[in-house]
Amino acid sequence: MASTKIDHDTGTLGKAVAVLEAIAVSDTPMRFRDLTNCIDQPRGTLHRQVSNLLEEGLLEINADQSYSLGFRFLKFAARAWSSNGFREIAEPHLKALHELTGETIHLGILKGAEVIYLDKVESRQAVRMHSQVGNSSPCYCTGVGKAGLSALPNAEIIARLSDVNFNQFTSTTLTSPQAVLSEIDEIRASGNAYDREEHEPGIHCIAAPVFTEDRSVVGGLSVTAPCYRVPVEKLEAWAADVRNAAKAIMEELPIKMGPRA
Amino acid sequence: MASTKIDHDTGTLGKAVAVLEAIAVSDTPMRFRDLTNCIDQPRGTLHRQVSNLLEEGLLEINADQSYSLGFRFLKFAARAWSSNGFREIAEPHLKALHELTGETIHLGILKGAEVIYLDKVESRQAVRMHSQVGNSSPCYCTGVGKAGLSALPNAEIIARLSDVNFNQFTSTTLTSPQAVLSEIDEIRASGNAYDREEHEPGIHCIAAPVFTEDRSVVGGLSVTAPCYRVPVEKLEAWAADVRNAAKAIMEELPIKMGPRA
DNA sequence: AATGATGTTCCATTATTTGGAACATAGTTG
DNA sequence: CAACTATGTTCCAAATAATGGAACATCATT
Repeated sequence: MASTKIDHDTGTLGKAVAVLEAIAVSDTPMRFRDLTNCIDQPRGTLHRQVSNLLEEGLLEINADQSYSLGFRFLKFAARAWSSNGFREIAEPHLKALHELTGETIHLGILKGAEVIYLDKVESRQAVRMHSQVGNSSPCYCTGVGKAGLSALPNAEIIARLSDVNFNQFTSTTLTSPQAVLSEIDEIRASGNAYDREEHEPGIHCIAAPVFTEDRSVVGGLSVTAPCYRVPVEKLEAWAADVRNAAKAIMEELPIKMGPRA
Repeated sequence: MASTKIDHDTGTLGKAVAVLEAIAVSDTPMRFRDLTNCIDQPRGTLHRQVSNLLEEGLLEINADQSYSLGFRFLKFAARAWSSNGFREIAEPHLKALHELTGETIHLGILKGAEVIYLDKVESRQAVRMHSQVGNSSPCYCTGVGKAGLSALPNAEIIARLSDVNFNQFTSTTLTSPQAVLSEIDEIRASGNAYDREEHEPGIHCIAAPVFTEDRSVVGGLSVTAPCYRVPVEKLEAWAADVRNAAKAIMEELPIKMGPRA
């Protein structure tokens, strides 16, 4: 329910996107009334904005008068998804790693100090593109994030972490740029980053960095598992496999990752 | 390359979406220059629109100065995809039907007189979510479309077809509401609709309707195949399987399809 | 150094968005 | 059933944001 109230001065567009965001993020069906509560605009105004979004096919109204993201997004989704060269190249390697480990595999890239998840391979999941995909997490408390950072020069890491509000999610969360930096050396030496229950209690992971030669795309992949079922030793046993998967992906990457490489 | 120039009078929003659409649809990387060619707005104006989209995270600019859909878009797209209850319920059944037939399976819903494709299961396709997904076709010349129509009362069918511009894609394309209606009876009787090379020469399909009890969501699924490889007799042999898949999906559908059923 | 192509900024004019209030439509309760 | 309340929809003068043309900047090429 925590809404990020940043004032992009993108005028009309920003407000339209805020509506979409509110509907996308909500776990419960949003009717018009619910929107008026969380959007803070006069009813008349909001109504027209929603109408426009409906007309453009970006929103849809359901039988129960709740809104959901429109079919127009499906089209865009299909395009964005299938034309993301990075994701596409990585996919078979993610699947292979999943076969090997039986655990959840994540692929993510760094945007500033955030990790954006591009793909996920999960066990019992017939459906691809799970909720996590497209979402973001801070880089300082995730395996993929720290792995990605390790591919950047220290100065760049400091720059990216300087404006970050460190949130102590668990007792092991790193809470300062210095703490992150000191781990980065180990990651560079070993080629693997760990998330030791730093984001969610009971969940840990092992990751490895994936990046283009020119560092225009920097990210990583990870094997994530619940601690109760998978001990650290088992994660460590997968270290080389994770690195190899990352290496295999990088060998297929073009130097410059264009939009549809 | 054919762009649909419909003038939704959604003001600013419509123009922004037009830019997104141009970038999403293009098969080649779009730089700023390319946008000015296909958008028909003064450079200054277009530049600001793009800037706003960039700031909102809906667009991204690549190292080679080309644009692609931004991570914010991935988020929305992923939500729209995974929260589409209809698609989600249908997916395993589509896969099963694909296993059985070895041919391409489509899932689509009717919006007015258009079929919007929600999902597709294809053979050699490691990647799901192909280009076709999210696109639309006329209902009068597709199996899914005619199947969907058959679930509606005749009056509704006539209403939906009344404003349609019938386009004779092939020699077998139905080109009038009457022609469609007269086929509808057969479809209702048999439970299957055929596309007999009515949209594309050399391609035919067999479909069955899928719909909610209250007809708030009406669509269908189909097995599509090239004529040279799959004769009509083979399609007919799958008739019961297609109907059964449709039936199985409908049994899982809630009466009212909420946004995240 | 000059040229042309592409990308960016600026600002008076123009057109769109805004917000409040009035209207409409359920749904609820005394 | 009538009065009431919550919700959804429409309207229009006032406020605001988008427009477009031209000037400026940047870059590659000759």
